[in-house]
Amino acid sequence: MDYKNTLNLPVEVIPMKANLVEKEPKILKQWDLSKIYDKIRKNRDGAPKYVLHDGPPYANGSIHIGTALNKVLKDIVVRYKTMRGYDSPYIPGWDTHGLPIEHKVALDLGDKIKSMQRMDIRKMCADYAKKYVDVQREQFKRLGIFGEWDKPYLTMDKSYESAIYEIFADAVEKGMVYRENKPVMWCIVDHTALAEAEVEYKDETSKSIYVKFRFKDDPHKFVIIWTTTPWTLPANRAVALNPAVDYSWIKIDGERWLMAKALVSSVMTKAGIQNYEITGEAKGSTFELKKLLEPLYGNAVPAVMADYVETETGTGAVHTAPGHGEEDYMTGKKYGLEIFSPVDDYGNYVPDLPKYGGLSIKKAEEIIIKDLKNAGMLVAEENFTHPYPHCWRCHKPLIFRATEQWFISVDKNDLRKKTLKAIEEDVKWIPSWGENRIHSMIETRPDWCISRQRDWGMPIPAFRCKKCGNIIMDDDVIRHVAKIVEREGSDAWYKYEAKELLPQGYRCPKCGGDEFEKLYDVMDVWIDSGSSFEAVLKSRGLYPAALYLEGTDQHRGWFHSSLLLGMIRDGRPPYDNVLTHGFIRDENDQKMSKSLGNVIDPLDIIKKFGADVLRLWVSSTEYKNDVRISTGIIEKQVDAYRKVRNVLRFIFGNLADFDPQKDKVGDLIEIDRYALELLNALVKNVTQYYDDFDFHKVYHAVFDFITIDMSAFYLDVLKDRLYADGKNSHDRRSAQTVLYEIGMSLLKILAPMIPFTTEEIYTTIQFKKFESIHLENWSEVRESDNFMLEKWSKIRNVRDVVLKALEAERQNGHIGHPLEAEIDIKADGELFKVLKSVQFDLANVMIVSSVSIVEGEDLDVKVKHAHGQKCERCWKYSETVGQDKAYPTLCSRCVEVIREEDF
RNA sequence: GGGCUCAUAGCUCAGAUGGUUAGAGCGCACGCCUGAUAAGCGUGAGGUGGGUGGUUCGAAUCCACCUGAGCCCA
Repeated sequence: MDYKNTLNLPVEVIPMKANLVEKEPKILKQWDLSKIYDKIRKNRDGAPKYVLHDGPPYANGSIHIGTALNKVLKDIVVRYKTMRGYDSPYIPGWDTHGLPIEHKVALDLGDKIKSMQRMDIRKMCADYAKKYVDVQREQFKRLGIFGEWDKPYLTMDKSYESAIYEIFADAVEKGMVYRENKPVMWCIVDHTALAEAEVEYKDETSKSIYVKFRFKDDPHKFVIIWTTTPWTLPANRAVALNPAVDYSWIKIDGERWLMAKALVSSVMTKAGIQNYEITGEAKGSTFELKKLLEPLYGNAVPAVMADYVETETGTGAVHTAPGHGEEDYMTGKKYGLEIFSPVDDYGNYVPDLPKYGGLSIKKAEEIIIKDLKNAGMLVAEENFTHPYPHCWRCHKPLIFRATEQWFISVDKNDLRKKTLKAIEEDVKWIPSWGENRIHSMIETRPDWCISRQRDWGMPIPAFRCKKCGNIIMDDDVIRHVAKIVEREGSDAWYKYEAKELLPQGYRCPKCGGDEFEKLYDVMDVWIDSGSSFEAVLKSRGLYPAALYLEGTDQHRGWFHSSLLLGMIRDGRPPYDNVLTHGFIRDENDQKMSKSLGNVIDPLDIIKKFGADVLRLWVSSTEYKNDVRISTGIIEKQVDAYRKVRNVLRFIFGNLADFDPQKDKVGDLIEIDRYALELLNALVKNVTQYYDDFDFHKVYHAVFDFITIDMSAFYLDVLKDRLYADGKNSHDRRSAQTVLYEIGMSLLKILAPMIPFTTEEIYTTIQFKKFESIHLENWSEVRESDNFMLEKWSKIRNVRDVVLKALEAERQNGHIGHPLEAEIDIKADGELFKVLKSVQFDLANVMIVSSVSIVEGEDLDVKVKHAHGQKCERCWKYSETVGQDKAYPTLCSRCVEVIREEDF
């Protein structure tokens, strides 16, 4: 007779094969139809808030694996906090202005762009941004990210743009915005400024020259300087020496020359001088502020100190033109030098420049070198090849040229000092070294250059008086413009005349003039995104944010700009906690790049394995450092996913007939109580891990629980009771009572990580409380019963010994299935007592047919083939098999179940 | 070149305050089961803890240097 159909075998509640690729979109559709996100929000209405403020990704191209990592981490946080009872809204946003979009549009347009109106270019940029907002939105939703996808924030929204102006007006009112010359990269062919992203570096051969600068107080002493841009000599304002480098005095004829000790012989060779004598030595620092005479005009310029001066090439003394180089500019600022840049948009010297006025810089260069030679000031001349910036559009070399730029002062009103204090005292940085990192950045950063000579961005709302040339940067005017922008968007700046943008009857405060023109710089996009606390959080009552969560590059980026603007606007950071994640590398720790061919596309993973697998990978990584990904690593997660799915499938498959309301029992079997203790400990640990954002610890704790405690131990032990005991028997219901708790808790713990699979399973549960796992509340944690945990830990140690003994017999061919065995355990006093106390269940715990325990000295396990006969129904060996005449092939337990038809 | 960071078995990760033969899971090998079955169970083999030097009775854990990798700058 076949007793299989008298057993309570697990029911297939979900299929073993996940098929996430097809299932996830269906779940998404269901969430959409049932408006699940709205329900979650409503559910937490009035609860304490936990605000994770989304940093806007750039609306350009598809998402990549880094964006996916970031969004999944955010989603895990928000889902967890929600389950913990917080009102935790997620408002995704996009950064929509800026160069990369404008760049792309420009590339598409080609030469046509030159004949286009600003408004039209901006329209194309906006369309481009919108397109990718839509693309990315769908991709993020596919990842399972819950949020207000229907009303995200865009930095080009009118309301957002007006918030930017509100903050900016504040900065202006507080006197923190100023205008000054600063060198930018400039293309003299396209006569436009370029940003770093528009620059391509390639080798360029320049003339490099060695020139004498006389010491003002001694006509016989000279510094020998070196430069690779002779044409910038008319703008010379200093000579830079390295304060730490040793310089040598060289005697040549009647003169004394100064140059870096390490470079003397190379310079002398280039100058073709054999007869010289080293007469002295001095540190660079001793020359600070010594006056020198530059050789073209005879102006006195100071010797200044700069760490970047090196002794690999040149002379260790560098011609410094603050209007024509980034480093020179920094040095110039430090020493209060004039930022002089006498070159026009087309690369010609301005007409009133003595000697070289009106000449192109190229032509002037030849003449300058000739002049130096004639004056006996040229020591040497050579060609010098080095990587040099070129225009991305016309591929011609760029020049550095100072133009008027807008800045926010970092030191005005003690902004820097206050910000550093806030970094130390008001924000928790996770990991803690983040504090150090942003601290040193704020400590050393120069003033914030906020203007860009572009079209796609927030116009800097500045006017020029046509009568006196006065530049108007006035907070009341900006607030007036902000109102217009709130209504019509920043296009208004391009659409209206200056007069229409200014308050009625506005007059130049300097000359009283009433004719103005607009200026056309736009703002650095970091102002845009940095203003999000104002534009997004305050308007929705979500300010300040509990958490900002971005990649570690944002210490220089969004964390940084938000912080400075927050300090200016409110005197406090817009966030309480800043959590950072690392970057993604391949399995060899190399960064991802097209050229290495190691790029992993999150969309490919989703297409092949499903979003939950990708999310499981995210959960498994120690993301506070850099993380690794490869096809192999993802495939490991597929295995892990299968294990998790199977265990849940088994648990719920055994609960198909269980109604917690009716079938729950109170007096649980001891091992069941122990299993509850294990669960309680798990929930306790996992809660702490989630609170600490240690998701990988959650992952490992859950995975270990599932594999070690459940699959290999508890569930295996339970099979006999679940399958063979009476369906409604106390013992079986005891097991189910516990399985129900475990199953529900596991679903909750895993829901933030694998929202699709947990939902799939949850919705199959007959007696669920809510329509979705994502409406559930976090499991309660009790005080641990450590005595119980320790006691069973001892029992499981014995079990390990038993398993080894069984394996030995299996190898010998004496047994196959462990139920073919019976065992004798010898244990010492304390352990003996422990085993004795669970003797009734010990054979089940060991999964053998019977166990005998004797007291003795050392722990010892003997394995014998089981006595009695194999019960045809439960496969255990028992002496009771054959005792019942009606059911001669069954053991007594099974006879009883069959008699009572409790199956 | 500067600031910050990382480096433990094939993979993902544990390893307070330095202290017995460095742990787990996965993967792998071998075996069992065939009533979780493209599942389940068991046993086992895997680590000169990136390298070198130092502090210490004792270091994966502290210090210095080096190598490799990453982010941000210059």
